[in-house]
Amino acid sequence: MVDAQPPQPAARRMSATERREQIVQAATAVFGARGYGGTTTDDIARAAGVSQPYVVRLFGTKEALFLAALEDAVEHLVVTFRGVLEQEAGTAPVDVEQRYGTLGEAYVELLRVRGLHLLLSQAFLLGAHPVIGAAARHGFARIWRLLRDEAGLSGEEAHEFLAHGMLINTMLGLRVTEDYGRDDDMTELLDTCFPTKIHSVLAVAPRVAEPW
Amino acid sequence: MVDAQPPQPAARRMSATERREQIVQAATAVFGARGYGGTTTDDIARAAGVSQPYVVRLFGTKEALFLAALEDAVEHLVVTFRGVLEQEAGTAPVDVEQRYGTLGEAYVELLRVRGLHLLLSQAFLLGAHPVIGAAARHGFARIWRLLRDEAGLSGEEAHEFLAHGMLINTMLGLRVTEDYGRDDDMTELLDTCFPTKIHSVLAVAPRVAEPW
DNA sequence: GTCTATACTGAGATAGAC
DNA sequence: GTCTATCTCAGTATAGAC
Repeated sequence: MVDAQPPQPAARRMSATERREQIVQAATAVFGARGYGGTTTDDIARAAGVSQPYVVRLFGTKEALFLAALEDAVEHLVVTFRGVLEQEAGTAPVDVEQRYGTLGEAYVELLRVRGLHLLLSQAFLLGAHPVIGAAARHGFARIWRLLRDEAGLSGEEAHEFLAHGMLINTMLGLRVTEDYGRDDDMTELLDTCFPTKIHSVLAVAPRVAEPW
Repeated sequence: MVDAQPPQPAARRMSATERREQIVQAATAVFGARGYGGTTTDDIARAAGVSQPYVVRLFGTKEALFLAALEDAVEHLVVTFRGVLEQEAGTAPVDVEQRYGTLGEAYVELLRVRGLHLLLSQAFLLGAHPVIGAAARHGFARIWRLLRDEAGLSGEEAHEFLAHGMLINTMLGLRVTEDYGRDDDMTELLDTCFPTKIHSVLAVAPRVAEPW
């Protein structure tokens, strides 16, 4: 019998804020992949490289941690979209159709933030939860308003935009990216969903350390 | 102090098949509302009016029960869509655009099956799960093929159809239906999502016995 | 066909040391 | 700022009676 595990290489001491960010990132990835109920504070602790009691210590409860991750994801999305809009405001005038496209690209680029899309979708399915549900509706409403008021999309356009976004999230959640090139149906579907960006999507397709 | 609970009105004895169906229905509603990890076999047992050990007895494991509910939901959807297609095949010829609309209406009608849409969405987010993930991809592929091969939609059309379906599911998951008429943004969004069917949607909007 | 009692495990949270 | 040890309850699953 060998000793269980040599003490981890003593993860560097950080400021509480740094750690919080790190843990929120881990939480986003894991909650996104397994859902709220399917995720353990210990899973997240591991993914962040800290002890389980410590993540509870920093956030109080698992629920509070989820809310923090949700807030963070929505904020990240909003900031990114605003960045796109401001940048366009600076250059030559663009029509709405074009802006719609740029926002879509930004949405795909956000795949680099591990778990962001899936965390949002997970939250959006939890509307019946007394606390998370309210936060999720609020976050969704922020996005809807951003599209309407700041991006200047019509109701119809915003509706279309969201619909495609939700289908993208579904593809990600299903992990059909793993079937690309192997299953003909799913390959076709992915090509239709991401006519131009398919390869960059595949490159950053979500993946989280296993063990269920 | 009164006695805890008078023995339930001795729920009638049923055939195993009847019970299975009843439990699958309950499972669909509860899993749909709380997700796989957030649902207890006991929640389902209660919703079905039987004891917790009995649902385990009938299905073996919680996972098996989820798979049964998923199977059932996909089957239900497929059968319903086929019904629509066959019915149209019998009458005057219809163009694809019209069929697209009929399928959409059928999808909304399926709201009467409590939890069906949400159970599917929950499953679709669990692609990383070794067992459920595979089943979810398989179910989704069935639907995609149905739209392409049996309904005769083009890749683009099927893509659009699914996108709108996923947004509908998101609205249901968020329970924004509860905000209809109270929150202006959400009211507008719902009106855009369900231009004609909004009231029938509200009438059968998902709702499951609370306690989280 | 269905229940009660219960064994067992996993996971959120707390106490307190370093 | 971060860990180890641990309490405690909830939840799946089993045994066995009716």
